[in-house]
Amino acid sequence: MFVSATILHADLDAFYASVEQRDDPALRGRPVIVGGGVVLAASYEAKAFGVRTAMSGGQARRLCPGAVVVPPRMAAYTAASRAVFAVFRATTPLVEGLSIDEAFLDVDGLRRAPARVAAALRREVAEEVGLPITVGVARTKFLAKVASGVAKPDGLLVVPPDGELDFLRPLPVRRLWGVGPATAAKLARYGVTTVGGVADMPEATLTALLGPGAGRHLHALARNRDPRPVRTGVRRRSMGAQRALGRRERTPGELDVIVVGLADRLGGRLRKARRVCRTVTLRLRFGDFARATRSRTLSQATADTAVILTALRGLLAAAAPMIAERGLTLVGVSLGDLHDDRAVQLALPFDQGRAVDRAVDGVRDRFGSSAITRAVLLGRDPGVSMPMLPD
DNA sequence: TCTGGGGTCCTAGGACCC
DNA sequence: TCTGGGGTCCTAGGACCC
Repeated sequence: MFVSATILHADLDAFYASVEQRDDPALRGRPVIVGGGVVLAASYEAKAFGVRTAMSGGQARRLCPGAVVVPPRMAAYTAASRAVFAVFRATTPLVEGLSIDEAFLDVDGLRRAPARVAAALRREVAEEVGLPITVGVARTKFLAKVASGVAKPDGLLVVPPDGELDFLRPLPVRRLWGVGPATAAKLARYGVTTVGGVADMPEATLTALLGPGAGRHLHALARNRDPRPVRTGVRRRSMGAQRALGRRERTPGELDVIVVGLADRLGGRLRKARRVCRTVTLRLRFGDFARATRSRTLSQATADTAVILTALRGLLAAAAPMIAERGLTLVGVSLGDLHDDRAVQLALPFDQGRAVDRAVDGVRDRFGSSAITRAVLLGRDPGVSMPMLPD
């Protein structure tokens, strides 16, 4: 089936660093690094010296001694992001945000040449928000994203429908969405380094190598099959916070204080977002960089800091021997299985399976397919718990 | 490259239920 | 009573992305 769609992938260039250069003219044209301990963002002037995101601050300064290092101003980046997304939404209502600085836009219904829409979008972001942005244009999400990556910085690239395979096949496998260092190494052992090489592998070989999910996904992308539509209204599925501890030993008391702080922060964010969580996860990283997670699913979703903290303390106590033995360097908390806090409980007789099905269908009809997050039988208790969105 | 902080999705085994 | 198949949930880990 031929799917007609024109998708833009809009991606702000060196986002945090560009905001800093916009707000302080003295930084323009100079190498700028955001974040001291670790590089959160580097301007293109700094990237020219080899500075990269996630690099340690010390190494970045060695590579580029002339760089100006500035502390992050998250509030400024959040405000800039909101302004940019407002420009996106003025272009089309079909906007799917991927992160603070990038989004897909479906501009198929606009009846204007996509290249002109993309050029106008870049101009408006520059004029109204004062930031450079790169836009990739293609028939599918994947091609649009690859196109923006190739066109960076401050660029625009259109992949015409009749030039897709020529564009795609010579690209290195790392350009495929979902191929990181581990997958690239596995493919290299088969002598496969390009997207075309992946496309020429039988799907069965790929799934045997990478598992059914990743195998099918890569096979489809490499053969230029990407039917995923631009989706609006995607909600976050988890919320987390973490803190690096460095090498210094922490007493159990100090560790508890840190965990209390993380739980408090997350509880506040959860309530502000009007969400509740059901799974609490403790993340640990040790001296040898090994990681471990310990999680606990609650019987009832909550946004109560005290409940979250109790679960965390239980997980922490269970992990205490591991921590004592290996030395903790990072502790994190993740709250998952998020629901809307207005979810209600609907009680139905225990043996009325069909009634439950009908009730679920009814709610989906009225509120959309995402309204029902979970429907469970409550053990011997004659009832059904069915969180849903009332309006 | 010696390491942040925020996320997403997939896999696999065991428990449990019908 | 035994056996099997199918499904969901929970937990832990892994890979990947910005």
